[in-house]
Amino acid sequence: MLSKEEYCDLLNDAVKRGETIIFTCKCKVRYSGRAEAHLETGDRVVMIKSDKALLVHQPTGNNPVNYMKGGTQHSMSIVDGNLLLSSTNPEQKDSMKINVDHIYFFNSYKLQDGHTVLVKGTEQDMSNMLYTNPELVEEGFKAVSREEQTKYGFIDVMGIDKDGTLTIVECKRFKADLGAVTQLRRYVEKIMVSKGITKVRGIVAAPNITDSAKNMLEDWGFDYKNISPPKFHEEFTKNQSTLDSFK
Amino acid sequence: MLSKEEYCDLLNDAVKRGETIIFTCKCKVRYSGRAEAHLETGDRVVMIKSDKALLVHQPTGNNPVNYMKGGTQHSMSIVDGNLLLSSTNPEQKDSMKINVDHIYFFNSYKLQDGHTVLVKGTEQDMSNMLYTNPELVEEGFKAVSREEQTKYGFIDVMGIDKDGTLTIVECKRFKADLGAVTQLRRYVEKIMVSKGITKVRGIVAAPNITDSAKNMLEDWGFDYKNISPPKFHEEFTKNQSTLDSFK
DNA sequence: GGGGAGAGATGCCGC
DNA sequence: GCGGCATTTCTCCCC
Repeated sequence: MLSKEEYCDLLNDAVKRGETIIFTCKCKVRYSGRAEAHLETGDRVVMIKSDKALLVHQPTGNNPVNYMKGGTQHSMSIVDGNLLLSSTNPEQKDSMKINVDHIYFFNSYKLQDGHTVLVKGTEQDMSNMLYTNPELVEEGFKAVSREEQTKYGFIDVMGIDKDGTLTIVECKRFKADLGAVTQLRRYVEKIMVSKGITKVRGIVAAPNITDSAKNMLEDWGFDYKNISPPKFHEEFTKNQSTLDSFK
Repeated sequence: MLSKEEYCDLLNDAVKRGETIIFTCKCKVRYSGRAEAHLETGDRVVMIKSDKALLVHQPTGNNPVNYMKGGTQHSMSIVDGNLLLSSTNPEQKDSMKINVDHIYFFNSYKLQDGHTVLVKGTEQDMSNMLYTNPELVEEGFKAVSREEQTKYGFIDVMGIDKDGTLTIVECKRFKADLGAVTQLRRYVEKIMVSKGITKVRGIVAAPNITDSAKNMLEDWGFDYKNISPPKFHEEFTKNQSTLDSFK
């Protein structure tokens, strides 16, 4: 059990050394910046990373309940006899104050990590798949470009259908919603104007679509094609099959 | 320094007791489910919360590099002489495996937190502000409804302008983009059809707007009104003024 | 549970 | 830096 002064030194020194700091505590949190946030007293996990990002986690939930971005300045001090972690980020124009009632445990360690995560099965993987295998979109479809950055937006796949009509494909990796349709509509409208043609087809490619999105698609004469991104639930399905075989 | 067997017992027992578990380690991570993710060996912070959510954090960055949602089953075991944390969530149809090379520190504690965070300055606060003070939108504007859930969408503020024209206001708390304009456009179109009227005004209210969104607004005959949500950077500005007065 | 939309969204990439 | 957009988005709210 350390004294409050010792906790101040521990934390401030660890921050200076660029260590990753973790402590669990009973605390109260206030945030002010892009909004105002108040969190009354309770048990939380507080983490200060080596890039000076600050995370406050409750005992449940995926996301931090409060946070500051990297590049924040942190200082722990004793105010009115209690521990106060004061954090400020001039760039973000925000600040946080954590009143700490009690620290359950405290640890800091210099962590080294040079790797970035590699994710497969993204929307980009999906548009690449359709570009490489245009027959998946529809028979006779020929892909012309993929992931094209135009000034009207970011077109996933563009190509020519079997009748020679310019066709824009908007991919969604899960469920297409109204936003997907308005996105497609924007591209089709802009391409018609910029190329001076009156007929451009639009296709939403996704494993699923909401009813209202389907309705809006039909209102606008667009098509829906049921296509899943690669690798979707692949491992789980494989393992389930394996497990099932033991039943 | 504990043995691998002891770490297995520590973790599995802590999971059973619903404690919040935190350890830092050198590890390799694989995730399979809504996508496939691979992360090569490095130092990370691993957290298992009392709701059985799993977070893997790198020493930098706001977000977890890998995660599983609450309700996941966790089990640490020794495979080929090495620690393996195996996590599966049947509902989400996903799984994660963390190969642990070395544990730097391990801690678990029963955390209690009954509070939820209170945030002020949201888009809803903004639409409430405009509803209560309709003159902020424009002189002579009368608000009729706010936060109205219609079958055509979720309209922030609806009212009548000084000429008696039905007017829809779409609020954005930061910067309005193309999506904000297409949203407004959808509401205006649907209201025109449902009410059988040809003139409905649309206004985007935000502290900022992108150039292309401004262009699209003008193309569609909509208006932009520069309004900030309440509490935006309020505390920081106040403190800056205080600090400035000492210069 | 599905659908729609906000979030203190974050993060990535391209211009 | 801005802009457009995906995200293993997450979360809330309403139907």
